[in-house]
Amino acid sequence: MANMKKSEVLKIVGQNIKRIRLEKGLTQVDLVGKIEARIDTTNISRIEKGRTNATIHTLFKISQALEVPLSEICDVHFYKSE
Amino acid sequence: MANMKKSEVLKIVGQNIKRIRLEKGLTQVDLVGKIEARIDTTNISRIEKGRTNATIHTLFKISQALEVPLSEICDVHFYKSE
DNA sequence: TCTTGACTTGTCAAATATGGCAAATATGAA
DNA sequence: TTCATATTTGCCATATTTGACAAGTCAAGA
Repeated sequence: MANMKKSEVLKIVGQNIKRIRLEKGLTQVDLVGKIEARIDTTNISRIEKGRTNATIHTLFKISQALEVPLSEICDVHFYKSE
Repeated sequence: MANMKKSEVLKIVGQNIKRIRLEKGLTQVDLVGKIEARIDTTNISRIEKGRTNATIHTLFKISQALEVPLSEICDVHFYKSE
């Protein structure tokens, strides 16, 4: 997909996080409770909604709390130039 | 890996990018030339060296230019809590 | 209705990513 | 060495993420 908009990428990543979180039966509060570093539900919510362009380290912390590889959160399907 | 430091994650992501870029026979200048949005080698260098905690959208743009899935760039092996 | 829990949104300050340019530092070839 | 190319680094200004807290929304029950 040649021109995937920024907002689309962020939305897909956010949906991935939310989907995995729900599959694990976790609330946002549960999730932040599992993260060692400080993060609160404000940011989880913004990331899940695709309103924020999170840094890789923040996503990594989330992936650790969800016990999945970072690459699973970053599974954005359309990467080809055409 | 319980406590992977921020700097380690950034380094691995940066190494992934550099490795893929070299496999494709691209210089940093080639790479930025393939990116539609504005990016210059300053940032590529900083990201490849792990000196900057890039946002997911920046990494996505790089993955598009490299013609690999974002998840390949984000392949950080240690994700388990233990 | 009222309450509770889960999530969203607004605002703020501090930290930092980004883009841009210039200079410094490799690296390799002639 | 000299030259050219590639990469790294420093600095600056701007934009945005992040963390924090408060307030608002929403749904499900009692």
